[in-house]
Amino acid sequence: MRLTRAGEYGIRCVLDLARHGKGILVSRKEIAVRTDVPPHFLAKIAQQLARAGIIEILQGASGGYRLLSDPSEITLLAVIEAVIGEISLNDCVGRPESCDNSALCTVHRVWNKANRQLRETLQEADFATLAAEDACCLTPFPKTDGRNPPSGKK
Amino acid sequence: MRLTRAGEYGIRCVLDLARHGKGILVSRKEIAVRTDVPPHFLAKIAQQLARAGIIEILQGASGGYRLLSDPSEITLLAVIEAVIGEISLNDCVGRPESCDNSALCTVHRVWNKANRQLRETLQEADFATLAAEDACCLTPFPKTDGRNPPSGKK
DNA sequence: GATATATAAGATATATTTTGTCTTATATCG
DNA sequence: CGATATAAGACAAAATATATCTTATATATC
Ligand code: SF4
Ligand code: SF4
Repeated sequence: MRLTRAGEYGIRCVLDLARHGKGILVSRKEIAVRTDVPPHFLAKIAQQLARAGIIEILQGASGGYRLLSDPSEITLLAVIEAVIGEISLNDCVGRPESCDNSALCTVHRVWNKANRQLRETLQEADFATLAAEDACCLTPFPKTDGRNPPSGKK
Repeated sequence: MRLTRAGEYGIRCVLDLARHGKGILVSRKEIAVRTDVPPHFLAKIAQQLARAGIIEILQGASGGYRLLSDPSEITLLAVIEAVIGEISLNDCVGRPESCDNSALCTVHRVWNKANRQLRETLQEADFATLAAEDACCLTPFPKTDGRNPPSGKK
């Protein structure tokens, strides 16, 4: 009952991008170093974020990732579920047919409620708010005027 | 982000015992069949429930398990955590020292809140209530007058 | 006490998931 | 074209979860 590493990494990645702002291109390597995520693992996670429409991936010599939406419109829930799939605290929450008893089961109802609550809480957290204060990155993001990516600095 | 099978099985076991009532002895085999849990796996789970003080295990020819408390005093949370350990939605919730940034991290605070909420919801569910209606067991518990265990019937 | 039965305890095996790396291909810049 | 960065997916390693098996111990009954 724990977020996977991949999920955590996905959050770090989006948070790093959110600090730069919507549309600002940041190289994978730069993100990987700053958030302490293995670069190739980040690549895989980024692809899931891209498929979910959260980021855009640019290939080529000066490629990288960038946010497609304003950080205020991206929720923690969206990022997590883009990476690890829809949250389901018990098997029978996501797949009621996996247990013959789910229609009658009182425990099942508790799980449904808990699951709904959890997803709501994660949905209330947007990345503009999360990025506003010091947060998440192991190596703190260097202060800039917020408009220019600290491009050269790898 | 999902309850383990062992956790689910633990719940089923306690629910089955709760239907019989506090102090009523039920054999492991009987519970295993009724709840569709591999008997040896159930044994291991039961040992954890016993260590947590939820059930008592009786050895010997007519041994089995029985609840130590009234079902109304046993919460879903207690049973789950007896089996899978304290719930911690992200690594840094249970072990803040696992991430250097947890003191400042805004994401960390969201996880803490979500974790607290989840545990509260699971704590509000007691087994007297859960067992009151049809629930959880794959093979419905046979109706009796509630005082005598359906002993012979294996 | 002997025997049968049921669980204890822990070793072991299997399966699944997670995590991370590596290789080859492709896109872009200069 | 050559250098560089990511894409995509195969592959490998590690961790975890699930299940079973074996030997030991406790209890009831005879
Ligand atoms: S970065 Fe924040 S959310 Fe992620 S592990 Fe560290 S404290 Fe927890
Ligand atoms: S018994 Fe109830 S809680 Fe358990 S898996 Fe089935 S529906 Fe879900």
